[in-house]
Amino acid sequence: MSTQISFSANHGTAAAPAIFGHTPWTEDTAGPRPGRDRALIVGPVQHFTQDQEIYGEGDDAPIFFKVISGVVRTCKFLGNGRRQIDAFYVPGDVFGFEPGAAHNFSAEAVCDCAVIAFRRHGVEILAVTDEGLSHQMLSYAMGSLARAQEHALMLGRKSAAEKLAAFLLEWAEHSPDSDVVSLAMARQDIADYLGLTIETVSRTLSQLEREGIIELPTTRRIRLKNVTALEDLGA
Amino acid sequence: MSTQISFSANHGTAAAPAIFGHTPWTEDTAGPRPGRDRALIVGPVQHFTQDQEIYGEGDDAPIFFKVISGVVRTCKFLGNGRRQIDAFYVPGDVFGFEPGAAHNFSAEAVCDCAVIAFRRHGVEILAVTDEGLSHQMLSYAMGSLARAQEHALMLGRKSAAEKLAAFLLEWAEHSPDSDVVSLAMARQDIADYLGLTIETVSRTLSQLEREGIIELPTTRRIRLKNVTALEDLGA
DNA sequence: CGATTGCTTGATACCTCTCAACCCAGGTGG
DNA sequence: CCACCTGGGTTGAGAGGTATCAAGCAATCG
Repeated sequence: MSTQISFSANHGTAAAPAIFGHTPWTEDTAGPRPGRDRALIVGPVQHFTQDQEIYGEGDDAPIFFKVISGVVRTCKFLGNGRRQIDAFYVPGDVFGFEPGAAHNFSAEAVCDCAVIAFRRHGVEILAVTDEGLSHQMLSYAMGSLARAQEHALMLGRKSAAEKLAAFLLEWAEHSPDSDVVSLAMARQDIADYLGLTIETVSRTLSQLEREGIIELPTTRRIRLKNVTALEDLGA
Repeated sequence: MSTQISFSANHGTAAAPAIFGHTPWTEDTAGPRPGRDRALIVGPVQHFTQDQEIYGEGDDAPIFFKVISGVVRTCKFLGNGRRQIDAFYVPGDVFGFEPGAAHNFSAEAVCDCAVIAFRRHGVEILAVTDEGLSHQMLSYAMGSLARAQEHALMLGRKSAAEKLAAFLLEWAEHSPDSDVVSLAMARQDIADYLGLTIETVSRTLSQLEREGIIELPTTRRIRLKNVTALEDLGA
């Protein structure tokens, strides 16, 4: 066996709680998991309704979360009402694990969702002696970094059509049915994630439909009719 | 002493090499440092001339770097010649420490610079038993993440003037003389970092000068005459 | 000097934003 | 059941900001 250490997630060890892995924690058990990670959980599963705030930018609650069900967004606000969504989180994803005492972003429920909270302090303490856990934390941070960098590239150098193509392909991967994307979020969320306005999102989707690349049976369901064309745009 | 663990950089321990810290490693010694980090160094200090490639996107050299002198940029290229600069690195900064076998970005010398290389594998091995080093890696990753997120926010939701104000304030912090910024990079680098064209960068700087907010004695030196106005824009 | 390179400036085109109207589905209440 | 309201989404017209294309300028270098 090689001693090479990779940063890939989900590697785990017998001793390490899979806190950062994309494990299918369920609503009522938040497990079953090996004993230790249960001990790090702050309280019971928490439920949030659509658009409810989970924590605010600047809150210094020393806590982070894992999504059990639903979708969560993290975002920042600038003056005059501008909002930038940093990321969406789906079940199994960890969010709110940040440096410093306070949260850099606020987190809100995109749709009704359930999350479980962990005490950051407890995890950090445990990581000192648990090499697997400390490795999970690093994997998580490096993965988040790569995602944020890709996001920045998109925001800086892509057109509206290219942004939407990339966005649809990203969510197609999360979809069980690979060519029909079910969106959990409203148009405004898409716009604030892609650095566009809601009108431009709408117009661009309509244009892609006119071009035969996608189909919009309902506003929240999008059929990808020509994935190749999307990939040409989104790349 | 509290057992609280912070993610702040530069905390160090006696045993941990300060590889990720912003320590003033010098040109000829790349030290003096405690013994261990010397052992992790791949070779002698390497020199690169302006615009020379240090590594390319996709290269799988299992190596990362620390800047000794000069400035380095990491960037990605899209089709039809578009380029997005992810970050600039100044002396003391670490770059090229990424997940996966291959580099996600290419790295190039902004100006003549000197860097020192570390074997990623060696550092990872050492981090397994060295808690301080493993902590440094996490601090580094979390700090990079926060920077990338801030960058994305700027690219998505700021105007040209706001981007340039934020950019100037960022570099003012690196400047010894706090109100005169000496830029190591050309206009094209600024443009590709801010998601603009070189013409827009030039026009916007001229406009800020006409408004009395800055002064441009030479193209690479910028006097900040009204920091408050810049902060109002850049925030 | 002339050539080169990086930067600035100008004119115009294009993309996205802004503001406004309209549409549509769902919910409510008479 | 239907009129009405509401909220999200779409579409249109016009404005504005940035890109594009092109020319001019200044510093550097042979």
